[in-house]
Amino acid sequence: MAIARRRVLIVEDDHKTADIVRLYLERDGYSVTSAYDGMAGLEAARTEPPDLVILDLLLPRMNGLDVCRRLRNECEAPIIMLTALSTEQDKLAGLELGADDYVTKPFSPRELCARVKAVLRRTAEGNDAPQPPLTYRDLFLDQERHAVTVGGIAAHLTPTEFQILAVLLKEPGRLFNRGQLVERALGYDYDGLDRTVDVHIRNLRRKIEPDPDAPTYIRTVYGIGYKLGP
Amino acid sequence: MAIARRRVLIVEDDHKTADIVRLYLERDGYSVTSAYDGMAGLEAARTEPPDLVILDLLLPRMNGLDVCRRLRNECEAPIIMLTALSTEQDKLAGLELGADDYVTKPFSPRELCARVKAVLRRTAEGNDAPQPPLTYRDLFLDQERHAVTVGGIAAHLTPTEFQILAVLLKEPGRLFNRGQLVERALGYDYDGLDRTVDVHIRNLRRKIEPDPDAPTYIRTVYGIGYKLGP
DNA sequence: CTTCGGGCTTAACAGTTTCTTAAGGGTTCT
DNA sequence: AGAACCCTTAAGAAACTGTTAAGCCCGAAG
Repeated sequence: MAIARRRVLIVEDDHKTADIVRLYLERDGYSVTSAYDGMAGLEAARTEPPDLVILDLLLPRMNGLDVCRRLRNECEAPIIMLTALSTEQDKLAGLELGADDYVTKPFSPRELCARVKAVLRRTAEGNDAPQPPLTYRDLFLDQERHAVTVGGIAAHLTPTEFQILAVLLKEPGRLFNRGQLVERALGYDYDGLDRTVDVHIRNLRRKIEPDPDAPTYIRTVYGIGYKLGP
Repeated sequence: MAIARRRVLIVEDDHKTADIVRLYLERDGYSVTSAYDGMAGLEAARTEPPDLVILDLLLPRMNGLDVCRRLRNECEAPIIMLTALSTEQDKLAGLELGADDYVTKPFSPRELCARVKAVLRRTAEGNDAPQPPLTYRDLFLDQERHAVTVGGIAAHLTPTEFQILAVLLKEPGRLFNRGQLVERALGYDYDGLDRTVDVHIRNLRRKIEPDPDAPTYIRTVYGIGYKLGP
């Protein structure tokens, strides 16, 4: 699994429209949540922070612009406005509130998908801060180069192993239970067993521990999970 | 030593739009000056030479195209045209006068920021001292001549192959996923499949790898993307 | 105007790597 | 000792890449 699927939240009172959009987005590999009024939209954004929000302007129970404003305060996700209104006024109002793009109805689902993709790419590119390599004792992990060495010797890790090690390495000594590891390394929408982590840990140990039977880097904490170091 | 902040000049008669743009650009770390008509724009460009100009086409006191023409004569700064007009005609007129990019209203501020960034990146490369050729081991790539040699032997690359290789060569060892490669080599508004990169990589390997079946220059990182060298 | 050719994109398939699952055996805790 | 938990293994499932070839677009040539 390369990268966790992006989560898109649709806030749109017309179920039919919402369903069509969902269909297209899911076909493009996104994980989609729908909300059918403004309040529900905010609610959903809180419980499951999305990577992007598609927001209808005309909503029951709370105006789209208000939702937009509050979303802006509460989460980082970019917003694509969706509406039948199409005057310059409305567009400006939306953009001013921080919408990242604006699509007027009727729209083509494919166009919307294209915009979703474009917006996500733009915002992803924004945070290209150089990530410093992580180290712990003899362990060295460079996220930018996707390279791991143990005492100077390169180790070939699979994507999942790499992710898990990175998570542990970011907070040496911190204890993670399996759920936390799964969520951070495999993505929030992973739907497998926690126990899978065990296998990855084992494979990791085989690759980075001098003696996999007496691990010194990745410790097991009985009944809880794993941590790096003492 | 911190690099001086880039200076952006906005020439736009609608204060509201200008303010929004300023907001976003400043958040991205630019130093922003606003001018609200053509004359003022030229004035500002003279007193405080900007690194980039965002120029509305419809302006009081002097047409945007005229401003563009005169700016071109007086300073080096690249220009991004901003306008409600969107016919192919207008676009061509703008680009012919030396605009470096063209955004039609209504536009998303984030998109504009992305374009600003892209244009600055492009021109920073073009304007500065003659760009040193890129090399890695036996690879030699001259961006000005658009020439590539491997161990002294010329390789005939297509434009896309050339771009991809250049991107990789600028940061040897750094891992790029397909999206990043697409964005840097084909442009951020590309709307095709990421997997197209695979084909280009394959063609590249066929041209520059001694043994394309055991690549030594362009490495595949399973589940993520590609990188140059170890 | 038509044809030709290069280059880009897409789709499909095969081959490979990686992930997940389940089960048995070992270990730790109470 | 009993119960809960962890490790190991191996096989099937899933995901990913390499490769090929066909179609499309565009500009150049006839």
